[in-house]
Amino acid sequence: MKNNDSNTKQKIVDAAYKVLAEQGYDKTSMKQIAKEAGVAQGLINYYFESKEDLLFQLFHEESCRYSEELSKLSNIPISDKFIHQALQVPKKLVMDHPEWHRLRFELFAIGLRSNRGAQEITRSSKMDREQTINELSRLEINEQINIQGLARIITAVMDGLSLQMMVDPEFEADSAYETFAKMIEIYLSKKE
Amino acid sequence: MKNNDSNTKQKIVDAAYKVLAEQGYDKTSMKQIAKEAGVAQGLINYYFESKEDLLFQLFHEESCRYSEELSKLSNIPISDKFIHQALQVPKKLVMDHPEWHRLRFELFAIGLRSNRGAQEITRSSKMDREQTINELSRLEINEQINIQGLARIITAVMDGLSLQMMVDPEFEADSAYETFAKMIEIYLSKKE
DNA sequence: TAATTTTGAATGAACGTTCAATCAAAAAAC
DNA sequence: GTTTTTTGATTGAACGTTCATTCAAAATTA
Repeated sequence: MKNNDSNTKQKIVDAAYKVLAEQGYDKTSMKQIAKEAGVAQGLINYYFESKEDLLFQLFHEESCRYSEELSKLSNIPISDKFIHQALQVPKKLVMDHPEWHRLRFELFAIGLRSNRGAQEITRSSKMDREQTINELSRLEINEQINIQGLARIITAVMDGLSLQMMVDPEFEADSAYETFAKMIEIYLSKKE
Repeated sequence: MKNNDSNTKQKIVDAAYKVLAEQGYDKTSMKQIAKEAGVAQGLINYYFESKEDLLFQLFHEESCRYSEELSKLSNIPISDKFIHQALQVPKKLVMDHPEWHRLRFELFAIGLRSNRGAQEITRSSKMDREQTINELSRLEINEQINIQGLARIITAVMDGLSLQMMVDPEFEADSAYETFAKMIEIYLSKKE
């Protein structure tokens, strides 16, 4: 039989990522993706049910890779600089891969209108939040602190700040991240 | 130059808002908008250069309206419940008008690929942030506090949380907002 | 009448998807 | 070992549809 563990499917996903990141979902045609992948147009529909299906599989894969990056947080030792250092990781991810975040927001927009999309997004968000909770529980935290709530806020800040960074090229990310680090530190150290 | 303050243009914008909020940008056709507005298809291109142009004008108008809603914050008296009460306003806006936020995120995705879009978004974000700074400066704040940075974080949280709310219907917004209110309070009351 | 607004059919490009045909390689038959 | 059959990956043209935009003409307004 022909080489069926060829990386054809992966080639298509990679090409799709490249083109989609550049142009966005609706300005990207299957034809373009096929060309980028060096493959016949029809082949994409052999491996993927539809254009949307391709997008969601792509997102799934990329969000897992993203989560793996986040898991490097576990290597940071606990110290009084921990929060500060930990926030550098997602910040660096946005700085280094703005195209991934742009694509992520695009999927949000699309996903909000489709069950499959919403599912994929919810899964990915939950993964990120659990990662955050994991890291937080390495710290000694006052029982009164709502860890779930705090994790939600941290996730929200990461999303919201990356939005601002993408939109405004002059955005001073450092000062914002610094402020937030201080907010978390003070919040966690509060004794009552 | 005749009766150019007829409400025809507004009718189109309103219809566009309704259809776009329901279906999203690329699944919405000019034909649908025209039908919803009760107007011939070609008339839209008489008033608007293009579909994108219509979207951006719509966004401009809606974001101004949104900002006006936010300005109601000024009516809240300063008290020890202020932060808590103030956060209720944007929270209520998301709860009451999820479709506006969905459209907002869609415009983010589109705007990130277009100059005009990025401009419109930056303008709107700046307006929101200035509103926040305005409210914050009504409080007596330690000079060491970075108000600009704090405003960025608040904006980010509002965006990030509304994203989570839209994606996950079971999201417990109250507890997240409550946690954040406490974080701000503690941060502001910190004496050093 | 002249200018402006409105109509909706026409246009042509672009799209996602389908599918019969091709082909190389694996399996089976001899 | 050689031939035949089967498999499924791959091709690219073709299909039917949809779309934003255009435009000549009609209606309205001044």
